[in-house]
Amino acid sequence: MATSCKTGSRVAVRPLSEEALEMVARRFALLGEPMRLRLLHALFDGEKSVTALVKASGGTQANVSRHLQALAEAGLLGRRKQGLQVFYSIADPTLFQLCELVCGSLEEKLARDSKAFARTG
Amino acid sequence: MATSCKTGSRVAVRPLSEEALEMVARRFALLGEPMRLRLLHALFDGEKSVTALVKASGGTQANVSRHLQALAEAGLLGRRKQGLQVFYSIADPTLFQLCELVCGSLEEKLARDSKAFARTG
DNA sequence: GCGATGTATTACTTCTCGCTCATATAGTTC
DNA sequence: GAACTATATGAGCGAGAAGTAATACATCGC
Repeated sequence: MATSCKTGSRVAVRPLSEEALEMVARRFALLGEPMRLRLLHALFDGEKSVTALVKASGGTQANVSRHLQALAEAGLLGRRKQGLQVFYSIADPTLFQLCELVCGSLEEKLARDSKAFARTG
Repeated sequence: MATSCKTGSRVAVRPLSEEALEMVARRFALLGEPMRLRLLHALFDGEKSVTALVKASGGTQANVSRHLQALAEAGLLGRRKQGLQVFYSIADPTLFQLCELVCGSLEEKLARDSKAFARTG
């Protein structure tokens, strides 16, 4: 199966197969919608039912359900059916690290930008 | 400025402001297109000119230029103009870690899926 | 200045995707 | 089984983004 992207050190990066590349892109794209991020964020402190997520996110039931399904199909969320309700939960622990990485990077960038602005203005 | 998403331990997740959430989403969305990933991947082993990236990615010059600009505006790429050519380079080191995280997660998922398939089939 | 090369930009088309409304399905209660 | 609740799904609309072709802009060598 394809080549991986071991880039830990300064070693040469393996050529990503087109297939693998699209899988990576698809995963990032899944995280690229505010509504889905809202849902994931709401799930960061534990599993929740669809109804609870509808309330937490402020979206419509149909829309929330669709997004949850997309995230679950990608393996990012787990699905547990109990009676009438369906509970979703974070299934991929890397989501926490991904959020932390991006948030950290953005904070740094904002700090740099505001500093540069103060210096320039 | 907004709340950050410290989720390292099991501590409660701060509510992300709508503004911050959209910034995070935008960053993920930038990584959610195969062509942009191709460009980033090509840049993983050092800065390259636009022409070099056009060749490496197989895209048209106009399209590559646009994507590079988008990535640079987001602070992910650096831009260095030297004579006629413009050289782009990775400006955000978290890109390596992001790639590694996602690739690793995908590999795990694929391994699980294939194992499950073998067990089921 | 002129042609040539490298990069950016504009205008346009196409297509994906998120959203919503309405409806269908599943499960509970009586 | 009927009424009710929770979730999923189908169809259609509209916004936004990617791709392309043509052109503009910048910089070099002569």
